[in-house]
Amino acid sequence: MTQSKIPDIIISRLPIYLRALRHMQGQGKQTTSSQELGEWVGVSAAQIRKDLSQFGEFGKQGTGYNIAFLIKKLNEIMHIDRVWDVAVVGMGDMGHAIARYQGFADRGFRVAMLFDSDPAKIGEEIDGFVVRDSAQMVPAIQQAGIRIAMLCVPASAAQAVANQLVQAGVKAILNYAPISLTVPPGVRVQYLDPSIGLQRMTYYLE
Amino acid sequence: MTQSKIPDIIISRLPIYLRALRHMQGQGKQTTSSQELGEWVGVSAAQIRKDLSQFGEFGKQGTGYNIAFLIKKLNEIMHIDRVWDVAVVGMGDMGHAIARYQGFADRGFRVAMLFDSDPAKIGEEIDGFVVRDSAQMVPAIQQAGIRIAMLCVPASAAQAVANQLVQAGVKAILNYAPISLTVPPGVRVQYLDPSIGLQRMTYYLE
DNA sequence: TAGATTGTTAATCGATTAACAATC
DNA sequence: TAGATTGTTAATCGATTAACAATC
Repeated sequence: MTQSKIPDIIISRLPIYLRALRHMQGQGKQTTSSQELGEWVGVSAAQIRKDLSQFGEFGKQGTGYNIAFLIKKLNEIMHIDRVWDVAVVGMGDMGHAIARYQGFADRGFRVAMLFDSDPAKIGEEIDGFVVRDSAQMVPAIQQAGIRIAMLCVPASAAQAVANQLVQAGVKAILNYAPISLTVPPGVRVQYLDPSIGLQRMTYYLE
Repeated sequence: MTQSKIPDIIISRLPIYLRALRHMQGQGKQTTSSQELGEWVGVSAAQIRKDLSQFGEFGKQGTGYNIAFLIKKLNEIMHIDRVWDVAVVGMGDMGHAIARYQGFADRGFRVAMLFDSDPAKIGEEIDGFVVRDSAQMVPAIQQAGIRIAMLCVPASAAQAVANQLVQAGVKAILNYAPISLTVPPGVRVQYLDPSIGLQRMTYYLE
């Protein structure tokens, strides 16, 4: 066995490291250390080194990490050394904002299909893409081989749509709907419910 | 010492439990068990019981938890047995969507102020609120006593705006900008960068 | 009552940190 | 070289799970 299972919690930190590294690169820096990177992202230097060491030896004693090289390696590790097509379902305000979001382009993703079930929205053009009828969603996603979807429908519809996405072959769902989804093994969900984010902080406010 | 420090990781799960309980309540259920709730949210029954036991004894042997009662208790624990005013900064597509989002109303939050620095947006009315000039943000938030903000500005402006928010007395920031923020102790940040969410899943896709 | 389920304890498991030899 | 910083090991710390007496 050449590679034992990497803990999920380590995987979940890698995108944060990558984001920080690209920020540093944007500032013209060539090199960083586990110390500096850790301070930037709020993680101990030891943890940075431990996390990265799961995948190889990317640094040099005495000098630290070459930023461009580490970015390249992290892109490969996280499988974003390519462009993933993403389908967006639900063209309400949030779906709209996501469809027009400019931040995906240089981070490994491309919004490739938009869906809604509302006849008033079907056919609408958003950022060069025409909103398609959800009724054609499953075959369309299947045929395009899309594996990632962003779910922006109301909570009441979210589980049913998620089921369809799974049926269409989607393996990763970014869920904006305020509801826990049940999906089969092998399908991943990340949650972005803004109320949950807020409620995680109010405990600490008097 | 009557109450030792509750781990952050437990606090972070409570909103998920609450959301599931409200879902069950909406389905007309009166009672649930740690088993059932755990299955719904993807957490072990033992963990549900352990988490809740940090705050009191809310269940009954043999019958489980009264849903309405547990919801009430969780609301109190999480300090959302009130309505928190929230300021939204940055009225791009995302800020717009957030300002118009209907999901905060019954979850303890109210969007109370909107800000942007773009003259083209200042004065615009969104959902009954007029977009104010960011230049007046610090005194306005201070005077209103707002403690929670949602940050929807571009990454390049996010840290500077966060500094202003801190200066204005904000203690909790929900950050949509794709950048790690540095804030003083006592200020909390939750991150909702969609690319991070997607990148946390691509590792598992071949 | 009998069955179900809690709250809690102890055991296990996993993640983080501290420390340091290796080495650039 | 001397100073800095890595990758890794062992120790510590914390979180999760299993099990069960208590009891509704």
